[in-house]
Amino acid sequence: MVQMPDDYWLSVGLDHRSLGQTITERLRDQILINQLKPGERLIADDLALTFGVSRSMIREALLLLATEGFINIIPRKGTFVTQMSAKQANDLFEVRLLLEGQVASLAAERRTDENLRDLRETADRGLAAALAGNVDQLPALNTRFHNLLADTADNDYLTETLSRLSNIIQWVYSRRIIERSTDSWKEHLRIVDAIEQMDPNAAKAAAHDHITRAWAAYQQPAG
Amino acid sequence: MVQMPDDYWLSVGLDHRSLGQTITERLRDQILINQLKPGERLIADDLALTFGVSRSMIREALLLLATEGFINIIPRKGTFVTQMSAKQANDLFEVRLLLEGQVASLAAERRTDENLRDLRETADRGLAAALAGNVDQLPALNTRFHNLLADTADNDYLTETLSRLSNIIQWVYSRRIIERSTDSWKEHLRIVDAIEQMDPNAAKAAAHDHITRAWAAYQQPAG
DNA sequence: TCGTGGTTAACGGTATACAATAAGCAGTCT
DNA sequence: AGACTGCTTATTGTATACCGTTAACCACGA
Repeated sequence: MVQMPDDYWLSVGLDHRSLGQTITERLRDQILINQLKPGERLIADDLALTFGVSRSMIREALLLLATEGFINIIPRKGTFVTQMSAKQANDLFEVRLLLEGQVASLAAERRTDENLRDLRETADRGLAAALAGNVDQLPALNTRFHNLLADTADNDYLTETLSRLSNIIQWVYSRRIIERSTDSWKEHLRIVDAIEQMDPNAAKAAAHDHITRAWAAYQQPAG
Repeated sequence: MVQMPDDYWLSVGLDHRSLGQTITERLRDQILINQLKPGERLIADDLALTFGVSRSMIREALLLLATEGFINIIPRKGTFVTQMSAKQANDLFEVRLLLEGQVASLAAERRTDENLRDLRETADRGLAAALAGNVDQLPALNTRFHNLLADTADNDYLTETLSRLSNIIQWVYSRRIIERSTDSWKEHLRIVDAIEQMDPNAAKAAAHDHITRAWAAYQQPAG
């Protein structure tokens, strides 16, 4: 426990990438694309083998994914991919509504002209891609849009909290995102409109509308 | 990757306690009571020695505490106790306002008579303890009150999200909690009143009022 | 059908080793 | 003195081997 000068650690860290981080992402991707299915048991030794890393790194990744809610670690029993109940999905929806509404509201209060320009540009490109059927570009644009929104709202904890949840949200909602992409991007643009006017309540309402529609689509029987 | 029967893991897990979990708590406590100070560097080997466990468990605990925001792990440089800036404290306040407001609001909508009884009893005991100067009982009562609120709100993700933040919140606000404990518990009781009436807006307003006052006290120059 | 007990696979945790690297230090040059 | 250079050391990141414990599986007998 060495005491360092106060601003010691503020010096910019070099961009090292931790292996555990990488494994976490790869594992999460496998869950997102449904290669690892809900309820499936994960065996650390096997994963270590298939990823070609040591069990320590797998344990690290599993720990992190558990904090994100993707898996359940039941001590002495095993590790399992989370199966979300209907109630949990609904809980998640409520929280998303709350957080994204607040992000939109704060963004409307605090946006700069540059924020606005970036947001509109991204939303425009999203809508164009949706209309052109370039579905492979949509996830990246969507992520970018939400990151821009978070930047604009300018609240570290809110951003952190939402981004922690957003992976899970993506997981739950993914199966119906594509088919309503055009509508979805039009809704994004309405959020941008409200942000342009710097009208927090309108921005929040637009965000709520967007999420509620996504939720309604999710709840429809799969087709 | 063995496939188990669908409801395999639903069978109730025995209550094993993981060591990593325990270490996490002990370490977090040390941060909470300011034994490990903001900016201080944490050295894995030393911690392993002082806690009498292996470095693996320390790494596990550090990882978890990093996701909770108590420490910063800078790869290849070291691990440091978080120093919160004024802006970050303010961000945290905004998020707390949002989440606790929603919890209070949902609790008002969904409470049962039993919920209400437990809440009121706990708040009454909190106020009594505050008036009697039994400050050592207050933290436990406070935790209990907020857990009851979360149960009443009945949203797993909201609860999870808030509880993840609540440790940090406690850390930031702790230095001024005691001196306003009587006022604080009176404010709790106003939340309970609104929940009794099943009035979500009043509950949210009462929660906002409570948090805003705590925030104002926090911001006063330390005395 | 129901225990009952042994076997085994996996987990929880420890100890240890080693390469990579950031930080500190000493000396060197200017 | 100050700036550069290279060596040394402490600490981290990662791998590996090992062992006690336990949950799940299996076989057997009542």
